[in-house]
Formats: sequence, structure tokens, C-alpha cells
Amino acid sequence: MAQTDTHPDGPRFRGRTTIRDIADLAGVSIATVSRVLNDRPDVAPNTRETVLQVVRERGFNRNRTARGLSNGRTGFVGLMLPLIADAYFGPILSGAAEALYEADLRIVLCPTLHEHDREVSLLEHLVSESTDGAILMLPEESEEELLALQAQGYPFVVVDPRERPPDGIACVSAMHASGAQQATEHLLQLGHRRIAAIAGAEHWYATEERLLGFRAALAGAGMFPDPELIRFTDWQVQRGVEVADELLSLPNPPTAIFGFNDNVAIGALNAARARGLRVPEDISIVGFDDTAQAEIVTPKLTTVRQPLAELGRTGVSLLNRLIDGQRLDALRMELSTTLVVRASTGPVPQRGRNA
Amino acid sequence: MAQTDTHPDGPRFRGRTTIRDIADLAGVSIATVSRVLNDRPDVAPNTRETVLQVVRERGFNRNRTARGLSNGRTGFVGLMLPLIADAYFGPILSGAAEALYEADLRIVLCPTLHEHDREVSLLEHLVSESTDGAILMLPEESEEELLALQAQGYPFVVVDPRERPPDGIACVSAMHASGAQQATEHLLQLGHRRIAAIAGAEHWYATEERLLGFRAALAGAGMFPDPELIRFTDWQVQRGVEVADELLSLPNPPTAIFGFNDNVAIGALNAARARGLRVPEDISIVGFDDTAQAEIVTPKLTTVRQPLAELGRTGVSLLNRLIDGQRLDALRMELSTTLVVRASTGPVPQRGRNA
DNA sequence: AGACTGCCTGAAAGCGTTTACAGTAGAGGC
DNA sequence: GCCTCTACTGTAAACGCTTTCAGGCAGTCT
Repeated sequence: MAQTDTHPDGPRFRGRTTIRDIADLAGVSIATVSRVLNDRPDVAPNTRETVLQVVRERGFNRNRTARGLSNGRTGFVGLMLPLIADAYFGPILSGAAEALYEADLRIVLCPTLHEHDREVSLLEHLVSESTDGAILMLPEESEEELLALQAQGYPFVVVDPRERPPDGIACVSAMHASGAQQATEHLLQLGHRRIAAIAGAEHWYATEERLLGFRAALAGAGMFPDPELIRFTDWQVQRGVEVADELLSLPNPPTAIFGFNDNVAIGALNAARARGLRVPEDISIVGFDDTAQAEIVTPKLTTVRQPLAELGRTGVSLLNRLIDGQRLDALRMELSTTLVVRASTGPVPQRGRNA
Repeated sequence: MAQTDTHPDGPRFRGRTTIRDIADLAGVSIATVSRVLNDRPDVAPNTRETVLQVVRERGFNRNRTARGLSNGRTGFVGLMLPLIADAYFGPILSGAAEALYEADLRIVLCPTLHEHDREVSLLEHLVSESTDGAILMLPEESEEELLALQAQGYPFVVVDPRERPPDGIACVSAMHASGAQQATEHLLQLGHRRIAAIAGAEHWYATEERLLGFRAALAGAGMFPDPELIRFTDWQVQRGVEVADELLSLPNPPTAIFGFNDNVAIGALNAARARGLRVPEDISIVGFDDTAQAEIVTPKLTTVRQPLAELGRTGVSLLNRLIDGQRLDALRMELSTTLVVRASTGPVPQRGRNA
């Protein structure tokens, strides 16, 4: 009816309802409909109501693509991460995805498989293609590359930086040092004095910070760490097993091991078990991250909880602000970590353990 | 130079390079540039080369959004799944994401958190908003809802259907029955005769099919399953523990347990250990799925491997064909499963186990 | 009464592509 | 030398929305 009236070319059935159809039905111009839809203040209440009425009736939804073309924003955000199916990155991704969905942004998912080249090319894609910005998780990019990217004016946020993050780049991480300190103090309180650290990869930000916290806790108890008891790894279970094995073979082995992530802690668990040691009776083990695996292994792992999903969400909220052109005051955010005590830690064994 | 020549309004610095800039630089019309970019045959070789030259020089990339507006396709595909950070869905998502990236499609990630309402509303969003199609993993949707969606002409593929998939709907799953049969035969070969099944949720497609395979294997050995030894669960670890505990408390307990996913198998592992039973010496346990957890628990879990990533990839390739308007011959695809023997299964204990 | 002010509204110009259609130039046929 | 045909190229109209700009119309102030 109104349709054919206003459109001499007959009823318009060319695909989906458009803003023009709504305008016709409501007897206003498309500009007005657009204004209503964008919650602009300069529309008469009556008009607004009429338009909304029609919109509801027809179940109208604006075309995202057209919107994007018109207002310059694409509504898409790149999400670069090493792996999707991963106990550590999964929850971060999940948090980010949720927040992006709420912010009405869509995702361009880019798994890099830890390959620097692939990451660089993906990143170029993201920039040159139409994304409004990106979240980079544990990026391989060097400080220079990141700064160069920023110089281009492309908005991005680093979540869980690999290296100590350069000034001026928006960055979200967990309180590594504080978490490590809590974990270590927990062991100290249980009476442990010979505490080993199975650290992550050398020079990584997370490794260095956690080491800092580890040392701080020891210092607080008036102790210096035995260099022999600190070992670096690639964060993987296998290396955890190997390194733990070395540690337990020492003439004066540790009574507790602090793994800098759950992987290596689980490795240590396995190594201890392989030697017939009981956990936590003979040796205590702490992890870091609190991934789903910590709950699955036996005994359940005492570990430092990183708010992984929250890291993702926070990253998104920073990115949103960057995209909106707000210059941020706090470019660096650190989320708190908490110790989760489970079953892999206990009082130091009285004496005469059989190494 | 060429820029200011052709544009009296001064050098154009309004954002990114457009097809028009390329046209000016190459001294042709935008239509020609578009033709070159789309590999249309009706362009003179010289012209084509000139344009490509300029495109390369400027590192030009067409604006996706504008393209979408113009040609009707959005280049976006919905990915609906219960959970992102999950040992089971993670790998499927990962495979799908990879395939989508290769097909130059972008993702709209929709975690439903297993909530039917949320799923319905997300799905409406996907359809009414601009996605070209969707992959639905383990959808909550009923058969009717799915058929209705299809009747709307919206292209979608179901990956890992919850219920027996209706005819006419594109659908990818694993060979549940065959996998279950292999697992059961493995136990039979080890001499087990009292084999319990900790099944998944009743009426689920996966549960029914696996049950089929389980029974088939027993039948092959001339046995009927003892109904007492088949229990349904919600697929979660906790229920696995409880149910396994019940089974192990029976007057005549099983010597082997087949968990219909890794979760319940791990639950059984824990339940057995809690009773002081050794795995696999006192009792054998098999899982299903081969998630990352199967490698982490002690002992490592013998389990049926589902090609999870491949499920995702296959789903995408089906969807691509649907979007291209090809009517598919094989709407239903089943990917093969294989038994992975690890350390949680062994020969049946000789006699006189202490239940 | 006339000028002004604010509030609403509509027309129209983009946004960057694709593509239908129209046009041109050169080649070949007569 | 003219016509037709082919091969290529350009013009311009979408695609569906946002937003600027220019009114129109009441009401207000002098």
C-alpha cells in the first residue's frame, strides 16, 4: 500500500528491508530514520515513536556494510594470537570475543602459529585491509616493529607482551611479580627453604617479572636464591620434565619447585612421580596461570591465577578507547593475580627425604 | 605529481589509497582498474600491466566494505559454538578459522554458552545482519528450527550435530560408531569381558552412535551388554567421577570402562585412583575425542581420536559451496576416527581383584 | 508587526566498489 | 571509402547508509 504509493516502480522486493522502506512506511525521509536509529537528539518525540514502531514491526536491522562504508569505521577488529586451541590463549580469546561482541565489533581471527613471518604478513593484511584496530596477544613483533606500526596511526593493544613493553604502547598484562611473590611466600610459609624455579624463556617479560617476585619473596625471608636452582625453559611440559629431573638429581635437591607456568609445573609433577616421589608429601609444586589443566592433573595444582578472560576484555576496552581517538592516560594496565591453593603443595618434609 | 595534475583540489590525503587514485596514477578509469583487479578478460594486456604496476607500487588493497556493499556479499561468516576456551571446541574452531582465513572470509564469533535463547537471538542477528552464512557447532536448535532457518534460504552447516541430523541439512560429524567399536574391540582383545560404558547425554546423536558401536563390538564377541554397566552423564568430569564410583561399587564391577568422552574417562580415572585402584593394572579406561587433556593426565589416556580441526575445515568447505549456490550431493559427511592407544589400558587382571 | 531564534525535517552529497551500458578506434570486408 | 564488427574503455548508476546544509515553521522578543 504505502509501498506502491510512494514507489511507482512497484512493490520493492529486492532483498532485505532498507532504511528507505522504513522511511516510506513511516512517511518521513531516510535522513530522519537514520537519525532515529542513531539516537540523535534532534528528532521530535512523535516522529521518533512512529519510526521506531515501523522498525519494530518489520524487524528492521541496518546493513552493517553500508554503515561501514558511510561512516568510515569497518566494525572489525583483528585478533592476532599464536594459537586458538590452547589452554592459555583460549580463555583470553574468549574474554576478548565476548567484549567485542558486546561492543558490536566483529572479529578477524589471525592465528600466527608462533611464526614471526606469518605474523608480520597477517598484520599488514589487518592494517591495509579494513580493520579498525587490533589486539596482539604475545606478539612476536620487536619493539621497533611495534613502534613503527604505531607511527602509522594504526590503533592496537598488546595483551601479554613478550618483551618488556615499550613506552607509549597500550599494553595489558598480569601482575607477574606479585603473583610470583605470593606463590613463593606460600612455599616459605610451609617451611620450604630450598625452592627451585623452573622459569620460562629467558628475557621474556613474564619470566623476568616472575623472577623478580620470586627473588623478592626470598629476600623477604632473608634468603638469596641459589643460582643452581633457577632454570630456564621454553614453557613446555617436556622441558619441565627434563629440568625438574635435573633439579631432583642434585646432591641437595629442592623441597619445592615453582614452575613459571602450569605446563612446566605439570612437567615437574610428572618428573617427581616418575622418581617415586609423592606430591605434596615429598615435594611441593606450584604453577602459574591457572589454566584448565591445573584442575585436571593429580594432585590438583596449586597455582597463581591469571585473570585470562579479563586480560582479553581489558584489551578490548583499551582498544575501543584508542579507536575512538581518546588519548589514554594509563597506557599500561596490570591485572592482579591471586594464588589458588590446591593439593600440590604441603609442609616441608621433616628430614631425610630420599632424593 | 600525477596526483596534483589530475586533482585540482590538491593532493588527496583523505585516508587510504582508493581505486580512484590508482586509476589516476595509471591514467585509466576506475572501471578499468576494477576490471583488472577482478581478473576480467576484457582488458588490453598493456593496460592490465600498467595498472598492476601501479597497484604493486602503492601496495593497494581494495576496501572490503565497499566491495561488500557493491556486490552483495559481505565476506563474513558466523561461527556459533557453545564455548571458545574448551579442549573440545577449541580445535574445531581453530580448524575452521584457518580454512576461513584461507578462503578470504572473516569470522563473526558467537559463543552461546550453551544457552538456547542466546543462540536463537545470535542466530537471528547473523541472518538479519550481514553474514553470508554460518557454521553451527553442536547447535541447541531443534530440527524444526533448523529446517525453518534453511527455508529462509540462509546457508549454514552443522558441525557435530547434537541430535540426529535432519535430512537435507548440511552436516559434518565424526564416525562415532566406528570409533566406539574400535575402542571396545581394543578392550575385548585385552581380554576384558565386563566392560562398562559411561555414555554422554541421553538422546544425543554422539551418544547413540557410540552406543551403537559399543554394542556392535560386544555383539561381535558374542556378548550382550549388561544394562547395569551403561550409564548416561552430562559429559562432564564430575559426573564421570560419580558414575564410575557407582560402577566400581557394584558387586561384580567392570574390569574396563569406556568413557564416551575424555572428560568422563578422566573422571573415571580419578574415581579409580581414589579407590586405590591402579590404572591400567587393576582397571582399564578408554576415552573418546583425544583432546589435549588425554596427554596430560596420568596415566596418559587411551582414547578415540576425532579429527577436530578437520571437522572445522570440512564444515567451512561445505559452507563455501553452499554460499556459492552449489547444491551439494553429499550433504552429510562423516570423518573417520582412530583409536590412539596410550597407557590407560592393559590386559584384564588375572583374578581376585579387590573391588 | 517584524526580526530572530530554535527545533525539526528533507534533499543531496558522499563513502569505494562493481557493473550495465554506451561509446570509440582500429581492423577487416565489400 | 564506407560499413560492420570486435576489442577495449569510460560514464554513470547502483549498493544502503550517514551527515551536512539549507530550509520551514512556531514561538519569542522588541
